[in-house]
Amino acid sequence: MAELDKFDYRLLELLQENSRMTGNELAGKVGLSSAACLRRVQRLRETGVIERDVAVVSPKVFGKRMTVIVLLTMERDRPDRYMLMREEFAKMPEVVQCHHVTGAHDFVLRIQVGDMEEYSAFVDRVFHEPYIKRYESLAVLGSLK
Amino acid sequence: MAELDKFDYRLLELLQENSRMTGNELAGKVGLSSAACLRRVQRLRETGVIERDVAVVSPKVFGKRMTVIVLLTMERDRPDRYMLMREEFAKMPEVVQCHHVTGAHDFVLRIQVGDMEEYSAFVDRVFHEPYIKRYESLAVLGSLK
DNA sequence: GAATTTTTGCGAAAATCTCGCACTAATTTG
DNA sequence: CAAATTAGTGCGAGATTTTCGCAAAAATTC
Repeated sequence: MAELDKFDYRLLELLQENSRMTGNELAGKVGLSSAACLRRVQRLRETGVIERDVAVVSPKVFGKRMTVIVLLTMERDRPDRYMLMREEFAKMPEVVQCHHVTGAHDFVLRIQVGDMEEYSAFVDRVFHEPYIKRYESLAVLGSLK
Repeated sequence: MAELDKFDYRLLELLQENSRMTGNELAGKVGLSSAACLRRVQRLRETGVIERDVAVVSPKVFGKRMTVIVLLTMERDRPDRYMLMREEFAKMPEVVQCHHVTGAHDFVLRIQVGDMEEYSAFVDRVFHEPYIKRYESLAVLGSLK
């Protein structure tokens, strides 16, 4: 993809906020015609600048009421496990996000489950492995954004 | 909102993956007519089950290359600060996510910045406050999802 | 099991997006 | 620095998609 100009950045800003804006709405805020906006957005999608569009579903209503952040530390002698772990995590529906980080911990996970019981089962199933040294669970009381 | 049935759940599943699916595409996967699907989706939006639709922009191309997770601990004697902090965080573009958690820390933040310099400036500006006791920065090496 | 309410599919109308075209602005080339 | 090329624009027609009214079917209530 070539360079992004100020129009592209403005469009990205707007679409990150609300991807259902129409061409006319975009035009009004960006200062280009509807067609020009949509053409640019189309290009942003084709070139991968916009990776995808997703609906943000309220976890409350959806039934996944509980969010837990987990700080995961692995045994130092098993770096080969990292890639495997990541692939495993990617498959688990409870794992909404997974960051591989520097510092005292190795992974930061965001977990969505229905309740404590479900979380407990998840922990038993996933974290009680020999190559996992330690995990710290932080229950989320409330979130922004 | 009343109860969600299996059709609603299927629609949510699909739209969480790709919110740009047309009525016909949804119909094919869900087993209802295009109109019925779109009506249901419309209702899911109106009732807040679908909170919003967003474009996922590649952080690389967008120029925000660096993600940092911050574990924030506040002074125990300033619980009044919590709400204020949350509101402040909500306004900061660098703060992509903010969770208020239990445990040794109070907040887990996800920060998106261009580079270390920008992050450093952010830290200076935001975290050097008397009511912030401690912060731990975890640079993200890689992420899934 | 009849009455009521909700949801469906169909299809027309409205809204939105896509694309060709002629034109303008910006960039490259000689 | 002007000519030539390229990239991007607005307009508007055509295609696609969504919205909505309606009658029928399904589900719920009494």
